[in-house]
Amino acid sequence: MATIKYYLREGLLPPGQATAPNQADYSDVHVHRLRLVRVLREVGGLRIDAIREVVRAVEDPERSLHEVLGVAHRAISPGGAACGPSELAEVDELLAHLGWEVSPDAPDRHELAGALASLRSLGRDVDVRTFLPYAHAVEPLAGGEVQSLRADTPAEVAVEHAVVGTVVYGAALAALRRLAQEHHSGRRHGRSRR
Amino acid sequence: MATIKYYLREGLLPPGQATAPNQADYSDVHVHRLRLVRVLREVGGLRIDAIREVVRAVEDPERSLHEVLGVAHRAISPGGAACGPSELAEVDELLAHLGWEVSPDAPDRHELAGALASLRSLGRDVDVRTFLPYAHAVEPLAGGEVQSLRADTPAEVAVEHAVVGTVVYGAALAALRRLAQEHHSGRRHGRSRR
DNA sequence: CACTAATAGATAGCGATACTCTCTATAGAA
DNA sequence: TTCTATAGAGAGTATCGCTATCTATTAGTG
Repeated sequence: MATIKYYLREGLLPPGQATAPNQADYSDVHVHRLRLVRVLREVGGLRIDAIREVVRAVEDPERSLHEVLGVAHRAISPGGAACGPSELAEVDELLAHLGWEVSPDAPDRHELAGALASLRSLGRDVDVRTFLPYAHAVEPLAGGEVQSLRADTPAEVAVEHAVVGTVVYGAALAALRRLAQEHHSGRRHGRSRR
Repeated sequence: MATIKYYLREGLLPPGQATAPNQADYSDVHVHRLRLVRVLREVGGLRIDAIREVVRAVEDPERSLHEVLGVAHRAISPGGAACGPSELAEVDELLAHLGWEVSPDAPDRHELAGALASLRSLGRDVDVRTFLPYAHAVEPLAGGEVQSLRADTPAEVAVEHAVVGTVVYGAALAALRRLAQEHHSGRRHGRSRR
């Protein structure tokens, strides 16, 4: 309840239709928006200002689906790890090899380069090509997700669909990977010490 | 610098070999550990107390590889979203269908069920089977990662390998998926408004 | 119509987290 | 000797995401 007021103040929820100085009507659009905010916060772990960016984009009818997806990606990408210019070049090389065309200011390029740099800083001699199987694994998934965004659906619906898909299926994918790891790990290293 | 002192205080780094009341020697083991902590923090986004759990597990020679992986999973899983018992049952059904055997207290079961519940709270009529392609996509990746953990390597090396792999490749996978999304999105919805 | 409980809107406060700064005593360098 | 640097410990700080309080008004109940 106090949280809802806070969200209203922060511009995550649109103000209700004011019927009196101390009364406002909230439709089911509002409660849906609240659910969206909660999902982005709890499942996606997005920060309040990132969520604000996302809902602004969702509300803006002038934005293309592609642009809104970019906003969502920017909001999700933590962008924590530093990377040298060489790693970034290697990532671009990988993307070129895959034939993936992405915006030059996509934060995920840095994210991926940061992962590469991190592995190397810990003494691992990894090539960018180590990521190839990962790229091939997610490519059809991403393709399917984008394909499911039919252009003939109402703008707001499609845009929310894109954002939610990115965030929620991302969380699901990460969880599934860890579950698969645990399954395989249990089979291999199950009861044995070391 | 001040951060290193803080990490020492928090038990993320082992104290240096004290040579005098105001002097201590730090070996390359220490700087490697520091790099590990920074990677877990920046790339993995782990919290300080979660990192402490992880390094404790890494240091403990009594832990099996499988156990340490469990600690890492517990540290990573945000565990934010709530899920009803029905979603959890559906997730278990999915895991049974896949033949994946995981610990009953694996937090990722709840994570996945939370994703499912979130989609439904936003009005989507999704079945657990929606996640099947995702499971099939990550299964070989997770298998490869676990397989790369040779049991004949020194304990500390293997254990760190497991933790770093889970965290860093997880970040890389998420970034790659978003890059793939952007690529596909650009092809389909590129310049068109809506 | 009176009275109670609730609500909008605004402001201030709180608890957790991850640092960052200061202080003191001592040690190595010039 | 003097100047700078460091270990160790404690207090202080910035940010984030709420949460509690306060005031004016108003809907609902008897």
